[in-house]
Amino acid sequence: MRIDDERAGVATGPVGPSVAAPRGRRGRPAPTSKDVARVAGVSQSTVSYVMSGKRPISERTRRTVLEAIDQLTYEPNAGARALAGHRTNVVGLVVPFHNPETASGLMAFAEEIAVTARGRDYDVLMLTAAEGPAGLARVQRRAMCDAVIVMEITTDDPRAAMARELEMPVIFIGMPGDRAGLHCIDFDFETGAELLVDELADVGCPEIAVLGWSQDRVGLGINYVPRFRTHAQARAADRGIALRWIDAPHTRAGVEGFLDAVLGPDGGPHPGLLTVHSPHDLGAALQQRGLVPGRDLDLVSLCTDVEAEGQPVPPTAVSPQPRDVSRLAMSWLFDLLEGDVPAELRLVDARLTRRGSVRRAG
Amino acid sequence: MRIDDERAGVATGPVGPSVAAPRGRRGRPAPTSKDVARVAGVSQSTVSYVMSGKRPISERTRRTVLEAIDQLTYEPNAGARALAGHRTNVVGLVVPFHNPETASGLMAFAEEIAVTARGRDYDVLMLTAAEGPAGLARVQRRAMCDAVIVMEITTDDPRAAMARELEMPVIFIGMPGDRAGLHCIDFDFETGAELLVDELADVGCPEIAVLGWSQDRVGLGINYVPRFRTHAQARAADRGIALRWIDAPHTRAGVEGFLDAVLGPDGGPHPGLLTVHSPHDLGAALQQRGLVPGRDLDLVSLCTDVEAEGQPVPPTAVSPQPRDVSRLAMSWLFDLLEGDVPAELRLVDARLTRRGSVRRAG
DNA sequence: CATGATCGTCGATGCGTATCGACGACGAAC
DNA sequence: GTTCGTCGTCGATACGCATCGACGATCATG
Repeated sequence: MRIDDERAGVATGPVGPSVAAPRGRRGRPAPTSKDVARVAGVSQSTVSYVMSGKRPISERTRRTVLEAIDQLTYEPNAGARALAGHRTNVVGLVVPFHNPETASGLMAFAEEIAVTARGRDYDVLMLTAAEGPAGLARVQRRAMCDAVIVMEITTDDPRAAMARELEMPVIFIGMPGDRAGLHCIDFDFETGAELLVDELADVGCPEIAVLGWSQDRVGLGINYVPRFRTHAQARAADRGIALRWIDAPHTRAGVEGFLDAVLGPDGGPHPGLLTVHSPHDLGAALQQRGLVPGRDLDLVSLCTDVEAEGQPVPPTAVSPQPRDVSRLAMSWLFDLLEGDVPAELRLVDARLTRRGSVRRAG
Repeated sequence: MRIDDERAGVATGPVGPSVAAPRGRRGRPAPTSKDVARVAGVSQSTVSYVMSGKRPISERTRRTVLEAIDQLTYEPNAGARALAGHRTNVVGLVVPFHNPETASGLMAFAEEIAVTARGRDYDVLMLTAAEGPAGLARVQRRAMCDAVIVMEITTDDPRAAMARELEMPVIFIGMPGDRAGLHCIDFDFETGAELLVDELADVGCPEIAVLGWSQDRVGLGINYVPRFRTHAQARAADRGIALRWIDAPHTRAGVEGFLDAVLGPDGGPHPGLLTVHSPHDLGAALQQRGLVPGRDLDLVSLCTDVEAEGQPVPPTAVSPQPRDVSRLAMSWLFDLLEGDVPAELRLVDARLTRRGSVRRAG
């Protein structure tokens, strides 16, 4: 009663408690579940049960409470909820900020994760890879999130051991050498490598030249680098064709060096080209030499569909599907939050999309 | 006593409470400040005061407590801290996920913000621009962060009105049309435009051709787009030279169209070129036409130093300084968290770096 | 009409920390 | 040897929510 009167005394703006905000600069504090209970004429616990649905509530009470929530634009306090409920509704995302090359790929991952999270009323805490394993321990001990997603796993990743110790679900995008006890999800780079090699082998390329990753990147020990390479080489051997692998940055200078090294004499046959990034600079360098993929030589690439279709000559390619991988990671994560799911490796299927950069019969 | 005995009974691993974890899968719950107090032989409040320094503590007690903290690897529970202390030690970052073009720039912003935040024991909550103004209201009411940084502000940004209502500090990177009452920080695109135009005018270019932003981007209403353009045009007018502005994507097709439109006849004088992104594809297109910036024509660019130096012919450029802007934003943000600071606009100085893509005398 | 059983709601308690008031110890001033 | 002030510490409380046990009401069953 008294409080309702005070409430009425607040002349402007939406209804809300009228006591001064503790640290507010110009407003009233956010309404609490107690405020909602008062407005709805029920107890605070009833408000809580309406929101969680963990006990039966009559339709009439339910509606009254929901109306009060709506009227006050009530939102539960995150800290209090975490403290009492032992869950934060936050997932941590460890972002590898080094290497600006893959920035656009990372953004695709991050966006998909953020959007999927919001779809289930989760938020995303952005952690940097620079904190290493200690960062994982920290968010756990501080109870800042319910689960973590870690990207850009190296073969000998120190975070693997930490992940095994943690009491919260951890999902690795990528995989370390020893993945026992870990939940890993990754793109099927093995099959991707085979599809790309096959595509070139099928049209009779006598030789394949691969423009691989830059030395920096190889040095980081990212797991999929050797995985892709090993399988590409094995498949080429199976098909009985030579494969030349050259690691170089995909910059203008890098691709020129690569082409100088692998292109045959003018008029002679060229090897089939395979690039592990979008053939952006490579395409330009080829164009300058008067060579058009699909006409003068064969080119395939490991790059996203967006990247491929942005090229003057869109390459036949295998996409590492960043969005599919994130989506799958999140759906797995939510399963983990609801109950134990055995640790395993999940691979996202590799598929090849033909775009005419390879000279196929017919 | 009894509890200490239980503690001693835990045979393996670091010392910690031995009761079962509420949701733990295999471990003990994180130690609390009470545990620390018990180990140090002081009260819980003393532990709190040691950590915050808000009351004098004797050196002896201080050390005992710090040792206990260390021994238990104690970290304060974030939810409880937020609930009791009315501060979360989290800053929200609203990331504009659309447009993959600027992904690498965004990553630079985000990384700098994350690193700076961690330097003061803050974390970063990643919010998507898709939530719009409601997202800001949400994190405020849920008390999920102490302040927010919003990127990619449009001239008519609906988040401006919301920011004025919020009780927590909001920093805009960029600025809306009406910035009354808002804390805005931005790069000085106006001066940047003038520097670039001057550089071309100084070497006697009779005309300037600008490769602007893609239509998509212009349509978004990002504030710096018209700001840059207006000032470039005004400066050119002041200098008495013609300026031709063409908006097009900086793809291969886009730059070809641009060059077709603006390049003079072979052998004739070429206009000075100004690009608002790194001249990546433009450089390739020029090279193909046998034109080298700094030899056959003059080229300046609005792009980061990293982008510039990755080019075959690094362009003389003005960098929008993403890292400086983020760093400044964070330092301002921390000031705001400690006390009121008047709303204003802060501009990061524009500077031109010469790299030889302009034919200067001498 | 007595007896359970189920449904819907309430009051009380705990989560882990920050903070306030209180209080003992100790030194300085008288 | 009192008295006052400061320093260092403690106990108690509040923060906002989730959850547990209890309890009155309603309804079907015997």
